[in-house]
Amino acid sequence: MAYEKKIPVDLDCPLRLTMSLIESKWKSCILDELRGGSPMRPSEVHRCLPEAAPRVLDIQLKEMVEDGLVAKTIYPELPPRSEYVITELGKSLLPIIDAMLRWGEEHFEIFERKYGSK
Amino acid sequence: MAYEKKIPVDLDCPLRLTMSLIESKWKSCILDELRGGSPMRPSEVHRCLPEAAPRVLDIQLKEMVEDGLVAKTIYPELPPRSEYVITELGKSLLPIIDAMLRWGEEHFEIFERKYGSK
DNA sequence: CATAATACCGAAAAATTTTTCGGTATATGA
DNA sequence: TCATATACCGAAAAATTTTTCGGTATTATG
Repeated sequence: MAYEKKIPVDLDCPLRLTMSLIESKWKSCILDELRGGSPMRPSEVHRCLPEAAPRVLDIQLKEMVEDGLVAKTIYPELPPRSEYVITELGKSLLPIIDAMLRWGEEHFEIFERKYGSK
Repeated sequence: MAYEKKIPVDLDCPLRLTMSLIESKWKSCILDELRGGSPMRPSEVHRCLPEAAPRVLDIQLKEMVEDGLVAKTIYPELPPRSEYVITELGKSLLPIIDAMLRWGEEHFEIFERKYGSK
């Protein structure tokens, strides 16, 4: 059998449920990349998030498909081609992603000063 | 020297900055507990989140103090007493916590059906 | 006097996530 | 032919987080 997510979504409390869907390192960024609604090929996602190891993006995209946040289409072509699109469920998370993005922008300097290297 | 956070806050992108402040397992729940604004003693926090190992709550509270989301007061008494209060910066994250809480409530059934045991 | 409660910390174990590496297969372009 | 690009996967290593365990010290309670 294929790759298996170790810890499934957290059903103990609504807050942790939401967190568990997006808390891994790159999922929120992936949602942000897919926000526009146009499909992206995996290689595009990799290029947009070059700091992430490609393997993690694969795994996280797969989990997001399983969770229903993203839909995947595989085209039976060679060389292989596939595409990911954000689903309605995924889109419903975008206000949260937006709020986090804005919060980060608004409070960046505080943490720059505090933790910034230079 | 005391406990040191391994990975500090993520300054690479605003979205990851925000995430890095709240993504560890219990931080969002701690913020939710402190939302009211009244101070809580560590033992109270432990009692409110009994699923979390007390040690993690200590560590995460400490990090949240360092990050400025929570303020700590130590009373030089015996037996020891200390209190945590949410700061203005911490409060500014509450709309995000709220949004996640609401999203979790609204979409709970989907994931119950999908991943629920019974 | 023994026990529990208070707050906290270090060290180590366990669990989980992330990264790296190598491999599958086919097509295109130099 | 050789390198590159495509998409994907498994296994193992590395990094990180979470948990468990034991210990400090003092007061109050039975």
